[in-house]
Amino acid sequence: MNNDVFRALADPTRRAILHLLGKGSLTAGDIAAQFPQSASTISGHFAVLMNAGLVVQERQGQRLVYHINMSVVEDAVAVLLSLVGSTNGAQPAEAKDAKRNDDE
Amino acid sequence: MNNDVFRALADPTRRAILHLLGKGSLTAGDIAAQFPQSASTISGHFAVLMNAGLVVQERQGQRLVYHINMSVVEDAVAVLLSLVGSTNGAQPAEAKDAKRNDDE
DNA sequence: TGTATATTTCGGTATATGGCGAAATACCGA
DNA sequence: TCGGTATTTCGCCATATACCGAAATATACA
Repeated sequence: MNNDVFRALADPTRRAILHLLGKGSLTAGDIAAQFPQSASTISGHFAVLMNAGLVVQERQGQRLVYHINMSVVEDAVAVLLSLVGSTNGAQPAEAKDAKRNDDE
Repeated sequence: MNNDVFRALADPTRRAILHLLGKGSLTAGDIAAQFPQSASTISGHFAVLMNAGLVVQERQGQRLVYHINMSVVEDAVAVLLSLVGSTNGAQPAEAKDAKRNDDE
């Protein structure tokens, strides 16, 4: 389900990986080199991203090249927009400047 | 940060809550009534959604009415789109019909 | 075939998460 | 102020997740 997609997107390292791949495909090693975690940990993140369909891997000799699968990201966007979809502006006055612990 | 937003979105129950709120604001009780989990569990989900800024609560007498905060959902959409942003179509041939364990 | 390189898989650990019921809190109406 | 309704907060437990280093696998090349 697309639940796997949202779960995959929940981790900041995985979003960072997607961000890199959004700029161009890269090998597992090149990606891993940009993060403080061990290669095995990053490999685990690849597995989650693959399982969600967010990335695709392609072997090039000794190395594995990862590519982003844009359509799946776009599907997630569509789901989010559909949440908001049915117009409901009925926010109370306080909602304008509502407490956004968000930025912590 | 917006990490809280993506984590909040990772849970299917919370997305379902947002889906309901997208159609109109509801009281905590009315929402809880639509899920199999206990009221306290659903309340926990509200706390996560609030902390992410995805919803806002307003007291109306004995009850708490929850409202969706559309702008935060839209911010998340923007982040996702920015991941894909920088055009990179360089998918290998196999990517077309790539294995999407997604739909399990 | 044997060695080096790239990457994943495995086993383990610590922490986070989602679930529950019971108790606490907030508000209403008598 | 007291009892009732609505909702959250508080332990508590089970499972999931992120992380690591070591071992296994895959490919290249001499």
